[in-house]
Amino acid sequence: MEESERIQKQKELIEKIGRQNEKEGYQPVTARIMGLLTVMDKEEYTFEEIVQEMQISKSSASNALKNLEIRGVIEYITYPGDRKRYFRLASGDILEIMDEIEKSLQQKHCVLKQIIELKQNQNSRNAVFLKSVTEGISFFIRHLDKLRAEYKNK
Amino acid sequence: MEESERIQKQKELIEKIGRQNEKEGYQPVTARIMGLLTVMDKEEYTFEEIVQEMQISKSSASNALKNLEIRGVIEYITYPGDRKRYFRLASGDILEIMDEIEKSLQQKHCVLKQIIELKQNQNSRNAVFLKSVTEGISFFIRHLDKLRAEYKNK
DNA sequence: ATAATAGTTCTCTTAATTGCGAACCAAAAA
DNA sequence: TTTTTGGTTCGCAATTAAGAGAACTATTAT
Repeated sequence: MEESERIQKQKELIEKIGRQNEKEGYQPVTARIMGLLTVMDKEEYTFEEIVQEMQISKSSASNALKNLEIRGVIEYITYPGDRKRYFRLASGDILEIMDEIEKSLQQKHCVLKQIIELKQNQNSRNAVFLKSVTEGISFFIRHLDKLRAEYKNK
Repeated sequence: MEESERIQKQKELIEKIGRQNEKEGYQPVTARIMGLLTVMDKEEYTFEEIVQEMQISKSSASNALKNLEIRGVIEYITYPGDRKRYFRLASGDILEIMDEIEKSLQQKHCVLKQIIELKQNQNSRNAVFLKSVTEGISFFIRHLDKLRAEYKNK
């Protein structure tokens, strides 16, 4: 693949990742900055470079970067004798990501239990269905722990 | 628990589920209809009943219900000699839900592979990190199949 | 044939979100 | 002390999305 073609494809991926992340609740500019910091060969951008690269205002950049940092998606580092911040992707590991998944499952499990508890007829169609889903989630969570252990010593 | 208190708690749950589903990309009214059809003791609502119950316009109801049906969240049934549709929660089983999860993971996996492929330096910080995530996802998908089998004959 | 029922579609308004620009602030440099 | 650099914050403008209402359609009942 030619150099220029590769760069072109990277830019397209930024856009694609941008749209994907918008669906996960990030706003357009924020989602695309995530893409930038993920796909480009340059992996550390200063505030000003991001403003330039994305053609956005300083305020948009400021807000987007703050948001991404709070969410733990990116981080910044500084170099001695240089006041600028260098933003880059935060590299949390997979075990942390699994924790996130488990937490969100726990939450769903909890809500489902509440719904079932409030059902008048415990044998109604929905009650039965929701119970089976709840059970399935429990099963999954139990095995997630095992999976995690297995992955760790691999 | 008293009857009235139980009903009250159900209404609150609808609201809670509504907010939760909004985060998954559903719009307010749509998310709350999901809640209604999930938590209430009455588990089949006609179009008109939903309009009444939720205090929304017919157009909102129509669009929301269409959306939920397309996404496979709800379904409707009819009774002979009755032109009305009776909407209720669709009871897909847990194995289908697992399929959904797997599909979305496959998608993420695919995008990650594309990003890595386009990296100039395969040993850069991000390339290495993204490879580890990709590997983690692969690992997970492989074990999902096993899990599914295990769940099936349980 | 006409009227009523059960919903759909289209257009418009309102409300919410997004991002910009200008003013501002703190730290470092001149 | 003043200026420059590297951002942040605030208020506004533009865009986008959500939902309402009215007109419309298809099926059934009269």
